[in-house]
Amino acid sequence: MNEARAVEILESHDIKPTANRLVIVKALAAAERPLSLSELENKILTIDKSGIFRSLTLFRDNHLVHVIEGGTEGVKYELCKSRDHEHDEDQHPHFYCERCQKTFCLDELELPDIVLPEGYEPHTMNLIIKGRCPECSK
Amino acid sequence: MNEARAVEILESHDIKPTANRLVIVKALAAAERPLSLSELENKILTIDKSGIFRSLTLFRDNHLVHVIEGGTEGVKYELCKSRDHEHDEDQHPHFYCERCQKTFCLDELELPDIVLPEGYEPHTMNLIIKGRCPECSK
DNA sequence: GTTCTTGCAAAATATTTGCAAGACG
DNA sequence: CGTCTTGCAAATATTTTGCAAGAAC
Repeated sequence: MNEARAVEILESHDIKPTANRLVIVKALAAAERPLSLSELENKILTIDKSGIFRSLTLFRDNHLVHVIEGGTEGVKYELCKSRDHEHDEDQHPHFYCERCQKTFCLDELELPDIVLPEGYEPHTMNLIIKGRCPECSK
Repeated sequence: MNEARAVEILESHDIKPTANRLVIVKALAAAERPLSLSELENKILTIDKSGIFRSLTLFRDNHLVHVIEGGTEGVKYELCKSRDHEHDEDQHPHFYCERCQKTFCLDELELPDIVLPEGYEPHTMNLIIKGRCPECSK
């Protein structure tokens, strides 16, 4: 991504194109895959991690980047219901409520059948839908 | 969940049913939704978090619990490609490689259309498939 | 000069390990 | 006794904030 395009992208999201922000946008664009904060830290040695963090937060708030994770709190654990003790068979979608921050099991729903491109070997699938749970959307 | 059932579950997964582990299994069963380590810490005041953590790790290794999250490293950021600056429209599934620990965008794939039960208000969706990427499955 | 941005340090969280004491067989 | 389990403390890692100096306007 060239300078002009980076400036254009930032401005179209109402973000002032400072030098640091341009570097971060270009790094994200160059990666062509999602990067974590620490991956960006390693790629961009000239900017402090707090600066990268603040830029990413700003980008997220202005819908320039989106975030890939499950819920907002870290890992959650759930009892397996399947009889198969070698594989997780009982996987189902989960719903994370952005208000009460609880995760719900959508047991009754099936995971979709995704056909992957050549070469990918799937093992498990996590599908998390975020929004408001029935209690919090009242 | 009663004691006998908890013992049975643990033993069927080749886990010795110690007092602590029984408490943890029962807590997970009672919750009926996935819990994070800190949620379990708050629920189970009698067991140290490191003990809960070690039990959960053991449970996971023996396929008694499964884990809900995205990738293993925390949050990842990706540039939005959509023109809509209010919403994320360009969401697509992601593939997390358990070997090289990179996350890939499956741009070409569509997110499935999930019909939620009454009351849920969806906002965003994250679909993460884990396994081996083309490079690592060679 | 006023506001915005940045770097550094450090606080706040979250995850994981070392180790010695105790339980179990 | 020898192995497994546990609690406590602490090492790591990660995310987030306070603050003062500097840049931008």
